[in-house]
Amino acid sequence: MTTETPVSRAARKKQELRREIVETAFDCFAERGYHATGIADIAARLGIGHGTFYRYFQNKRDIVDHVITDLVEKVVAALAADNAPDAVNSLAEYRRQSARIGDALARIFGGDPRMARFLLLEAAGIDAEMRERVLDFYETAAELTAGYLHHGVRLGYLHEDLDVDSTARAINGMILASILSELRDPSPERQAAMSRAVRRVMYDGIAAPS
Amino acid sequence: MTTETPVSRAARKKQELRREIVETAFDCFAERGYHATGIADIAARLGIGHGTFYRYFQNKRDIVDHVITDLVEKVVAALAADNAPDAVNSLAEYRRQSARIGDALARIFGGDPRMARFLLLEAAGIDAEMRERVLDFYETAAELTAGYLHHGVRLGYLHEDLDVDSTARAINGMILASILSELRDPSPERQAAMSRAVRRVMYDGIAAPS
Amino acid sequence: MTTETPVSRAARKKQELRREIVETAFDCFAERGYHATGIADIAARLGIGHGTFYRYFQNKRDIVDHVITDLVEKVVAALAADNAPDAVNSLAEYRRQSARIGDALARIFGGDPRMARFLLLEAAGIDAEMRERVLDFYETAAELTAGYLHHGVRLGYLHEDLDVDSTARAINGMILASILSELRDPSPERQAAMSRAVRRVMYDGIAAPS
Amino acid sequence: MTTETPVSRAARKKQELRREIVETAFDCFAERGYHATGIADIAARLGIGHGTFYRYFQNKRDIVDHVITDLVEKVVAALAADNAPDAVNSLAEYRRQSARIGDALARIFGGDPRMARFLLLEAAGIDAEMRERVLDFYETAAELTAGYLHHGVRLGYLHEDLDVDSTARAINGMILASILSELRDPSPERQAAMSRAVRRVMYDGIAAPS
DNA sequence: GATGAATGAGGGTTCATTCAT
DNA sequence: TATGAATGAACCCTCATTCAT
Repeated sequence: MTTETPVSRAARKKQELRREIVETAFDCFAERGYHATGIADIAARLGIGHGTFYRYFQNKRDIVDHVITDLVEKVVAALAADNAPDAVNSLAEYRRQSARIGDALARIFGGDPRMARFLLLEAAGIDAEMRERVLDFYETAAELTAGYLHHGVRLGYLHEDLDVDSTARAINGMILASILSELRDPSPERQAAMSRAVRRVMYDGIAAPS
Repeated sequence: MTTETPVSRAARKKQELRREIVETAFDCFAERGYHATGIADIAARLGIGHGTFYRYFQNKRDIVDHVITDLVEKVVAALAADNAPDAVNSLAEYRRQSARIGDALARIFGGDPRMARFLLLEAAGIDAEMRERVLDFYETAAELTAGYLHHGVRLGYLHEDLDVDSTARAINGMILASILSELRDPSPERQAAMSRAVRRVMYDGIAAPS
Repeated sequence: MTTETPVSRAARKKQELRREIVETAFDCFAERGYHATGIADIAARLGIGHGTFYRYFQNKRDIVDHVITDLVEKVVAALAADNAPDAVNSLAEYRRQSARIGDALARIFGGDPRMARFLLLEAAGIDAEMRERVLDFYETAAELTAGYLHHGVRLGYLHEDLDVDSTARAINGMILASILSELRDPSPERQAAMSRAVRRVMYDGIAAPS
Repeated sequence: MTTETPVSRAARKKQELRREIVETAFDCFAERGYHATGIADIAARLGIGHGTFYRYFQNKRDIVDHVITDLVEKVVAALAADNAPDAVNSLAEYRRQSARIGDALARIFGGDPRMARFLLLEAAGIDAEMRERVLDFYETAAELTAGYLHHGVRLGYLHEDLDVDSTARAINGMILASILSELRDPSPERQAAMSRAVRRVMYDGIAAPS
């Protein structure tokens, strides 16, 4: 028997449209690029007047900020789910966890190549501020990864003298390379191969056993 | 006593201006971004009429292609110099070679952060075609790196069952991360730390010795 | 024990809001100008929905007409009060009366410089129709002044061959100049000086006694 | 045998178009008002592309500033011509001079009623800055008139205790009234009557000889 | 009656490109 | 060959007005 006041219903509808605009804007930006997309394109695809757009977002620059926020949140949420750094007690468990994380990333970025294209390739070219946001994102990701490494060092299953911060960046670089490679060859085989290679390098390096 | 016909002198001058335009275009693109840069800006900075620009390049899109070509060539040239894959015969030599390559990259990208900013962050956002060119560049770089790995596998100082292609991408990802991290913190210390971390992961991985 | 039907009470409230809208519209127009003021600004300042505005006035153009009507009425009312043209019987009395009228004008326009700004400077620029209304206002004022002059001529304390109509306009021009000068320098001293100068020119002219 | 370099010819043509744009802008503003006039209207009437407009003026606000400057200059030039304040030595000469000035004003404003309409009625409503410019113009005019009065006081043909500054404003107010009255009734008779009335008030006042 | 969400006409402005000189 | 004046497509954004709730 959940009743709803007319006011809250209207508010909900407003939120819904807001979300739809963000999603449609992402669609447009991903398809034709930020600069080639007009506000009118977004509005037309949604079937709303383009003046309506401006009731929900300040201007074109505003919407792309929200699109990016959305994407970053999705990525971070997917990574954080069931993957607490301190839920791991051994190298074997860490291997399993990193495989899970790799799967999650594959699911997110593999499921919609437009995400990687826009977040990792397009966005930084929008303007200087957005470039910094993208670099911020990399920074955040590095801190996340560093958390895992730190835990491993403390528990002794990772090199005790690991430069946690720099190594985290290096590992994230490999993950980035995976995602980028997927843009060219989205086949599951290639993805599996990349994933294996990354983990192999990550844990054991490339040097042959002496 | 090398003389030059007036014709060839004029041709040389034309080539010179062409090059100057490419360089100045890069300056502008790197400073304000591709979309925020007008043809008039480039021409004004060069002190030429902006109509003249169109005598050297088809259109705005044309010039950025040449700028990218220029940058890619510079990077590839710097990497190839004195670093033939088959000049190495042992892991120790490879370590030294990869250190040299790292230094070369640091010199190129560290010397002018605009290069990394434009080639790695801005360019892919220009349009779909340019995005593919950037991905091509990554691909070429992967092939380059794969050459080194292949040689190492053949000579036995790298894991014999290495997935050369995927591993090359992974390693390049770490290099990419190095360069990106430099954009945020260009201090030599951070760069040295990143370089060390990359090579450590690359050769030995992060796992503690069992 | 005056009772009021609900109907008339509602009607009275409507009239009250109507008046408030006109006043608030004047506030906005005077502060930011007609063109820079949006209906939403007026409504927001009143704390009503901007749709409500259209239940009281046809459109934006409609409200400014009412604002002007309001202002003109205020000015005319202030001038007419206790200043009947035929209440005067001599030059001395006319001098006193014109001083009183000057004071009344000073009170109205000096009390709120926005009135002069809007009615005398802004309004005529709104559109052709409003320009004519402003000129109508000047015309009405000229007729008013002419009434006083006519009376003076008839009673003999003003030049018998006075071109009443044209002279009325000329005098009103001096008054207009007074009000405009107040916009730049609202000090009482300047106003008093202007008032004295106007009356001196008006009665005696500037020529030195021969 | 005046030859002209191609450069200077082009420069002259540019100046010419610049002037034409100012004139056409004035035409449009005077006919339909500043706010109702679009840049496209001005360009279309001139038969040029509307982008061309922006090669000559920064923006819409810029052009109206030039239009006003133009008008003010025309008025000031017409007033200053052959009417130096110190060229007068007696009241009779001053009367003749002020008649000449009146004629000059009549020629300027009477010749093109749009000038008065735009400068005196429209302009001040454009925005706060323009309003101040119009008030500046009145101020300048007051100083001009004050110069004449000052001279008359010094030579003794005007009241020795004249408040020169305030009186100048008052007189200018009468002139303003003349010009405004012309907008409603442009007949030469009315203008002549106004002119006579102004001068009569100015020199002798309205009071009957005691 | 009151509201404010939706609308789209309209206008200012930019800038890549052309072409006559 | 170099130039820069001219052009107009394109686009962002505002805001008066309507109308369903």
